[in-house]
Amino acid sequence: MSFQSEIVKWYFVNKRDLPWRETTDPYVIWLSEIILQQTRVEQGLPYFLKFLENFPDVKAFANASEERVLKLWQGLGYYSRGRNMLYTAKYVVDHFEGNFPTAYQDLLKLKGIGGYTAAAISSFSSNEKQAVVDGNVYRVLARYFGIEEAINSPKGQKQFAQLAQELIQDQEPAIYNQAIMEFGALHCKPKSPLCNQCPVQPGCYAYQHQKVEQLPLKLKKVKIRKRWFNYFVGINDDEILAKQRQPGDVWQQLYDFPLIESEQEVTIDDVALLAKVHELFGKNVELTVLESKKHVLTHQTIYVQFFAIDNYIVNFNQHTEIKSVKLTTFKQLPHPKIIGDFIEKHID
DNA sequence: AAGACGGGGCA
DNA sequence: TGCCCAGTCTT
Repeated sequence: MSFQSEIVKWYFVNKRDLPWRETTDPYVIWLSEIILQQTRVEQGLPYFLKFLENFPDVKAFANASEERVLKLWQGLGYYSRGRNMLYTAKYVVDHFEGNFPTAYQDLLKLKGIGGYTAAAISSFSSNEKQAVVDGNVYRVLARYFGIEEAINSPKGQKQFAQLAQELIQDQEPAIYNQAIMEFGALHCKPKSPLCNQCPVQPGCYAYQHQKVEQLPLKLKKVKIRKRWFNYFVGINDDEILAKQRQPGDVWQQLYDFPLIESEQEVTIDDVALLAKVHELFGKNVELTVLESKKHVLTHQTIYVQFFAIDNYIVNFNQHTEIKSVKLTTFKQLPHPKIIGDFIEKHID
């Protein structure tokens, strides 16, 4: 039996029941695929259900505010996915009369949809013969076929894409695509793959050559930047100082607090810090340390300190990025995870 | 071609 | 810790 047949056979026995597998609605599939980009099924599932409930169709999505979308997205990360979805929902309403496209070439033009997602939506919704190549597929193919080209080099990506497309030729696209991804996720896992009970073990290059742990090959990891964020929490009556994060940095468009970033860890009596604090909040401001935390992201580690401030004055004309908003309003805004956690813990 | 972009789970 | 996750966009 062929590699593909074995994978499909395995799939029918072992597949999970996942809600987006019950539909061919391209809008619903789009929702699931964007949410699942770089995201585990277990992490994305509750968000998928929440989004579908709030936005049952693409028109409902298109009518949402960016703030509402980002609030629903809060905690999931890679927030540009949410912003791009809103843009694309509007685009589909305006240019496709609200009918979400199913053709690979049409999908590829939409913001937030790349090769993987276009292949996924087109194959799942209309059975178009486009092979998905995600992290799971890279791993399965690299191991089984013994491909030593790096999965993140242009050359490697081309090679994997071509092989994947050859393999899907005589298959049912929707089922085969689901099958190979599911096989990678549950069986041919990154760590501790289940080789001893693998249906394609006899033909597996990596297994036969003891290279399971080495494949797939991935080039260089990026250096992780260290940053120090000093946040100032100012509450006066029922209002709080809020700041919206700007483009060009992490968490853009989300709301946090007035922030002084430093080049290293600072204490409450640091002269340089105090100078900036006085400039922002006036000479009479009083500081109290509330909490310190380490926030680890893929590309940077952020050491976060929260200070409470009292007796402060803010020149809102000079610092236009800072606003004073009602506490109830503030809580409804979208926040980075670490800010959302802080609010839940410290602000009633 | 390389970096940026979140957050969580696992060994 | 380091690596990976149903990747895409920007520089």
